[in-house]
This record gives sequence, structure tokens and C-alpha cells, in this order.
Amino acid sequence: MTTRTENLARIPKVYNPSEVEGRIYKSWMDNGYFQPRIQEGKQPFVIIMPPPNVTGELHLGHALTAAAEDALIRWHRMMGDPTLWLPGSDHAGIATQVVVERQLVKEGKTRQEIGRDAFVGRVWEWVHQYGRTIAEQHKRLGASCDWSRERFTLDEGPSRAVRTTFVNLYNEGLIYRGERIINWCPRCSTALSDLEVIHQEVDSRLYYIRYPHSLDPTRHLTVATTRPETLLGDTAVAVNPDDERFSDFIGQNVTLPRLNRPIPVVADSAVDTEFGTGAVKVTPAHDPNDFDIAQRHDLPLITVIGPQSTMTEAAGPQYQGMTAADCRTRILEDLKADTLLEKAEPLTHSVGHCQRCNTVVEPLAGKQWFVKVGPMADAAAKAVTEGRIRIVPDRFTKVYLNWMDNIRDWCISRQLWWGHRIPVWYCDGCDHLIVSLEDPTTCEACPSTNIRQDPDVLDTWFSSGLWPHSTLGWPDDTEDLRYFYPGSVLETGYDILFFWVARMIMMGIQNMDDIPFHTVYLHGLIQDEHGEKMSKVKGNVLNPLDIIDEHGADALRFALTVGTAPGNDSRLSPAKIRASRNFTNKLWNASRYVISILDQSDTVIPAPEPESIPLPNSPSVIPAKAEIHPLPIEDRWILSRLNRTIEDVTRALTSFRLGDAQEYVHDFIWNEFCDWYIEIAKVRLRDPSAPSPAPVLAHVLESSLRLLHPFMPFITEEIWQSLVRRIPDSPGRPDSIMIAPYPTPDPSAIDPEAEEWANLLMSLVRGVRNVRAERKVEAGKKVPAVLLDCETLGPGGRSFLENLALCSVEARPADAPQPENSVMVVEKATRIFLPLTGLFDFAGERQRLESSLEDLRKRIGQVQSRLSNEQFLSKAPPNVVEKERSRLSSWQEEESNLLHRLAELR
RNA sequence: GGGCGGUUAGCUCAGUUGGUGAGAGCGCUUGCCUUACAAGCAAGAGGUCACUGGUUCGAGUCCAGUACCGCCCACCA
Repeated sequence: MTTRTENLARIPKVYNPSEVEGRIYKSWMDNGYFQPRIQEGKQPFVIIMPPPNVTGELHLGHALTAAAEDALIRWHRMMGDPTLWLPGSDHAGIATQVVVERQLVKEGKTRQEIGRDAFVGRVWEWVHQYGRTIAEQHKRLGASCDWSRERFTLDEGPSRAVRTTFVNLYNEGLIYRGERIINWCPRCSTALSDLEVIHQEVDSRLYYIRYPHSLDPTRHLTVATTRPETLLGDTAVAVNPDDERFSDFIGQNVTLPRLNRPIPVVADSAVDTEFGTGAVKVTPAHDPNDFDIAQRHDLPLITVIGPQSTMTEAAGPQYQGMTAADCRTRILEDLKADTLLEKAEPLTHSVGHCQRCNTVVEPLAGKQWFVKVGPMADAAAKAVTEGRIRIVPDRFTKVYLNWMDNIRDWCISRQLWWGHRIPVWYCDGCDHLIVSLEDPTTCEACPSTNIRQDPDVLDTWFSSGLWPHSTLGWPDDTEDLRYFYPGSVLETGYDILFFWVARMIMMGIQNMDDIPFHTVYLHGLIQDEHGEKMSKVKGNVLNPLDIIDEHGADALRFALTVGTAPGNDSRLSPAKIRASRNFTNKLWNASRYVISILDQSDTVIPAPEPESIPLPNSPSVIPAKAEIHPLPIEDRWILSRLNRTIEDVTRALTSFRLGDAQEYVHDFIWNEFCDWYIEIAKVRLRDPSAPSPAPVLAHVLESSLRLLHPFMPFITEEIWQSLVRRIPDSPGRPDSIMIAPYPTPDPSAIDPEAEEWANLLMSLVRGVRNVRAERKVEAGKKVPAVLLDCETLGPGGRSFLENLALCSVEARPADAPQPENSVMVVEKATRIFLPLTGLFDFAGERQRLESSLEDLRKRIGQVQSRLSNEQFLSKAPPNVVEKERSRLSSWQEEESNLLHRLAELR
């Protein structure tokens, strides 16, 4: 037999995750635990992981996503559900292209110079070089996803899904090509969707410019604009039809400054009479509002700013070729010279910027491909209003529906080279347009073989929108698709609710005629410890890999989610990570101790009795019910608390309150199991005649590990394995904790009597420790004491006396009057008297008791007034009233004890 | 312009369907290297739950309004 000290010495005092995590992850992988078994008739639990950018590096957002999803996944796997967590990565059109373009620039080249094919080849090289990084980093986190099903958006399958969707939508008239105003990023040289444009307040100037009347140059209209250079593309001036100031201008022409082109004055109710002068210049090719006005009044479009933000030929020989910015300066000078610039006022207004590169976005008219989202949005909104999809937290439902209600068509074509090529070909012979699943070689309408594919690629989010079904094999009818679709939970940050979640719902219903998932769980964003957004520029980023290296994946994961609420932003600080790391160490040492007890006393653990162990739900080293095997009251207490904790955790997990669930397990393990139960167990171990606490120690630890496993997978596995080696064989205990059953509460273990007993014990122990600290009694010095009202303690009476060793007193029961120089600690009816020879202070003691009496009477007064309130008695539920009554009576007992003692001390 | 969230201990945050001496971590004070753990143990201090009004026997929790902070949406020329 190994002695406890030997064994303790063998296990290191400090938990070292770096020695554990890699080995454990590999063993999970080798055993194939991450792959679900399809079990017909059994409802699977499915999460499709948000695919990170293929060339990305793991940041805290990914880590939070993985921590939350892995917790849900592991929980369900332990509950016995066929559980699939499908990982993948996204080609991330613009983001990746921009990175590779920068590489080229360093080599002194541009993508245009090397050409499309060579460029795409370069990106693939890059992807092959770095594409595995983020997957490997997810493994370091302990993510239990099924790597055998990993997908990339540009894989054959998902690519076919993209093409099929495009063709189907085109055939249904839901994809169209049209001339519209789009958001153009001059730096990225591509169109952007409305979502990819970030509006920022910018300090600018509002210029007032005179447009002379064409027939009567003595009269003029003044328009106000922030972008004077666009006037070269004006094709009208608009005023509100009800604006009397301009009624005689309507239908007349004014002369466009600089170009001296006559343009009409039109009446349009979209014009705000309050803003500026009430007259607005109309530049249909460069402003979405003006474009709409032009549509209504049949005005021509004149494009004066080109794709590179330089002035076109249409801007006139004077300005052609200038950058838009230079042109603005120049035109202002020219207008001034012409005395047509009336004034300029400062103005802050919001200007669109490119989400990727922060360049000011240029509204530009051009031919692009659009998805007509209206019908899909209606179906997607209905899925939520009808409750088929639930959004957690609920407040985002309104945000989602509001967006769906006001949705505008989605520009999906991008003038990029990296992405899914648009499956459209144009015939040079007859102008026919071919939309096809397979690459055509000849025109469908004429014999010409002179066809060109549309050069554009699709918005990255187009393929992401298909992710829940394209990853499972759609458009093919696969076993995975039939079994795992629709998924269970879609978990992601609220920042991509519109970009991704909304589109998956639309596209999922469109392609599958069924919702893609039942629940949308949105987590908040992570900020630094000062509430600032983390960014490389600010230099306040914490690197998850560094944290894992230093403190372990468990500490990072726990810190990311503990004490957070769904959808709320949270701050992560080194201190919070350290606190979680400390918890791993606490658990490690408690386990070290329990294991040492098991090693030392291998005879005390009863072999599991099959009939008393409700397998497979709760493998147990002890009979679950006290009747089968009468237990000491402190054992009943900790088992009661364990089961309440299991209830709390399960309820929290069921309602997606992961942060609460973690807190419950944390508090149970630390504050109840470690601080009290283990200490009580030590008292019992000193008495050779007492029943060994080893079985209960082992059981509670083992259950706690399973309870904690979804949040701290590595350390729980490591401890569990060494623990189960020391517990006699049980058929319900598998080789890995991750496939062990999640604890289920046993209502029969809930034991109010034992809990009351423990509360009293803890209060008295605290009270004695308090007095000892106050009186500066040497710590650890044994003090003899007497305990009164011991008989009221019920069946735990004897155990109660022994456990007062927790505050280093040797208590014996008594009913005799106490010596005057004793300090009294009282809780309800029970009193402990400590004769503190030489340390007793008569006046001090009286003062101490008087002040507790004062506090007690305040509380008694409150309860009494409540209990004398007729309304309360008649309207409050009986159990609440009963609770108040019993509180009152126990406090009154305490009061009489205090009064009695004070009288003695007079 | 519209919408949402936050305001609880010095700091960061929880707080289940309203149930009544208000919780955690970190920090602080005091005492302890007590053979599981100093990444720890024990004791303690610290809160008019932003403000005003309402509903209720009872409000941190529900309702209305106010203030400040933050976020999202929107075609502010």
C-alpha cells in the first residue's frame, strides 16, 4: 500500500497544463471521440462552426466562440446525443486578396501585372501554406470538432452548392443583373454590399453654389452640397413641390456652372425644405438619392468620377484625369473666380467607409448582380415570428425582424479575383447570356463559341449563407444532410447577425425548404480590461495562444465565459485569466488529496452495487440513496448540495446561461467541497472507528469533474483518469470523461435536514473563529469548550461536536451554567462557550453581545412587522409566510439566549 | 431620425418565474508557510442596486419618465 505522503509527493503540487493538454487532445482524436455515430431515431445535436478566415490567426473572438460551442457540444455528447460539431474555413474574398496583394507589392509587383491566373495561383499557395494554422490553433483550445468533416468554402462540394444556388435563384428571377448605384471602394476596386460600408461621422463643409437661371442670368438658385466636384455630373436641380420660394423655377432651366450646361429644375417631395437652401443638385450617377430622383424624372446619368476616383472625360477637358480630391479644390477656386460660390459652412455628416480598408466609399452607378431578397426575407422573418427559430438573447429578435422588414436588394458581384466565379457567360456573337451549372463551350442561342465568363466573383457571404447545408453535402442528397440538417444551435457574435445569420436563414429556407437551425445563440464581444475594443493598432490585444502557453486552455476558456450573460459584451483582463488558472490549481490539489486518500485506504471503497447505481446516467461509487447505506449527516449534506448544483447547472445550460453554469460548479467545488467537506472529512479520518469518507470524497469529486468537463475539458480528463484508476471497476465508467454521462440530479438526495445541520455548523464555526481572531487566540491552539442545546441538533448531534474541531475547539455537551469568563457564540438556539483564560475581557464581551443583540432585534422587528401585516398574511403564499415564522422563532430563541447571557454578565 | 443595451462593493461583472438580513472574482485590512493547495487558508471592512414616480402584502427584479455612457440601423444633399 502506498502511503498518502508518498503519493502526494508523486503528484506535482502545481497543475501544469502544457504537460497535459497535447497528450490528451491526441488521445481524444485517436479514439475518434469527436465523430458522431448516426443513430436513426435519435435526435442529433449539431453545431456548424462559424468558419474563420482561412489565412487567419486565432483571436479571442474565435476562442470565445470555440469555448461556448465546445461547452454545448461536450454537454450534449455526455448526455448521449449523437453530436456533430462541424469545423471549416472561409476563403474570405476581399480579406485574403488584400493580404496577397500586399505580398506582391513587397515584391514590386501588382496583381494586374502578373494576371488573373497567376494571382489566383499565388493565393492558393498562400492558403496551402497558412490554411491549417487556425485549425491547429483550435485544437490547442481543446475544440472537440469532427475534423473528418472539415470543409473549406472553395472545396468542390460547397462550390457546387454556390453554383447551384446561383442558377436556381436566377431561374426563379431572384437574381438579376441591373444598373444601380452601388458602393464602390476605389482602393479595393470593387463593389460592396450595404453591410460592408461603415458609416463614420466626418467633419466636412457644406458649400453653397449658385446656379444661374438660363434665361435670366440676373436670377439664380443656390444649392448646398458637400461634394462640389460632383456638380460636373449634375443633370438637374430638385426642389420640394410645396416650397414656394422656388415655385417659379420649377420646369425652368438653370445653367450648370463651369460646364454651362442647361439642366432642368424638377419638383420632388424627397427634398427637405429645411436643409441647406431647400434646393438640391441632382447627380444621379454618384448619389443614391439622386439616382432615385433621376428615375422618377427620367433624367440622364453622367458618370464623372471613374473607378479609380479620377475624373472622367465627361467631367470636361479642364478636369479630366484629376483625382476627385484635387478636382474639389480646383473647382472651388474656379467657382470663387466665377463668383458663384456663395459661402461654405462647417458640417459634420456621416460618410461611408470600406469595412476592409477604411477608404471612403464612392457611390457609383454600374451594372452589378443583385439578389432580390424580399421573398426570402419574408420567409426568414416568419421562421422567427412563428417560433421555429429562437434567438437568444431574445432582444435580438426585434433587431433581426427590423432588418428583415427594411431589407434592400443585395449586391453580390465583386470585382475581385479570389472567390467563387459568377457562373454567367456572355456571347460575343449574339449578346446572349448563359447561366449554367457546367462551364459551357458554345452559346445556347447561336453557334458562336466566342463566349466570355463574367469576370466577377461572388460576395464571400454568399457562400457562407449556404454553410449549414453545403457542408453536409447539398445539393446532393447525402446521409449527413438527411440526418444532421437542420442543425440545433447556431452560435456566433451578434456583430454578424445580418452578414451571416440572417442570410443562412434565408438561403437555408430557400434551398432546403427548412430552417437551418432551431436556436441562434449570440455572444457578446470581448473588450480589453478598460472596455476598449481590442485592436492591433491600439496594441491592447491579448493573444489566446500566449495565454494558453502560460496558463493553459482551460483557464482561458473558463475566463472567457464565466460570469458573462448571453449577448453582453465582456472584458477580459490578465487578472481574470489568473483567477481561472488559480481555480484549476485548486481543483488539482483537492484531487491530489482525494487520490491520496483513496490510495491509502483501498479497502474502504465499497464495490459499486449495480442495483443502486442508475447506469448509465450516474455512475457512482456509493449507493445513491441513504436508505440503502446509512450515511453520516455531513455526507448527506454534501450529496444534497451536489445534487442541487447539478440541478442549477443543468437549468442554466438548458437556457444557454453558460456563465452561470460555470459559476455554480466553481462555487460548489471551491466553497463547499474544498472549504468545508474536505475539511470535515479530515476530522473523520482522524477517528479510526468512524466510517471512511473516501467513497463520498471520490463520488463528489468524480461527479464534479463531469459537471465541469464542458468548461475545462483538459484538467477534468487528466484528473478523472487518475481517479477512476483508483476506483474499483464499474461497467458505467468509460475510458474518457468526455464520453462519460453528464450528471443528472437525484431528487432523493436533496436533504433539507442535513443542509440545516451544515448551515448551523458553519455559522458556529465561523463565529468561534471570529472570536478567536478578535481575541487573538493563537491559531491552532486547542480550546476546550462546551456546547449547549446539543440535543436539538437531531441525528447529527455527535458528529456536530466532533466537527467543531474545524475551529480548533474540543467541545463537549453540557447543560450546566457556564463560568463567567466564557465567551459565548450563539446561532439560533445553539450556544458554544469558550473559556478563554487570560484573554477574557468582561466589558468587551458585553459590548460584543449587545451589538449582536441590536442587529438581531432589527431583523426581528422587520419580520414581526411583516407578520403583523394582514395583507401579507392573506396574500403571500403560505410557504413564504411559514418561512418568515420559522425565521422569527429561531431568532427569538437566539435573542433570549443573548439576553440571558447578558444578564449573567451584569 | 429610429431602435437596443448598460448604470449593483474601490475595479470587472452575475443576479433564474418579484419572496424579503444583496452575490462572485480581483483589490483592500488583519492573522496564518495549519502534511491537498501561499496560484493557498482563516477572519473582516466595503453597497440609499443611477435618479423620480407608479404597480404590489413585498421591487435590484415589473411599468412610466429623467440623466449619463455605449452600441446598432437609416438615402443628414
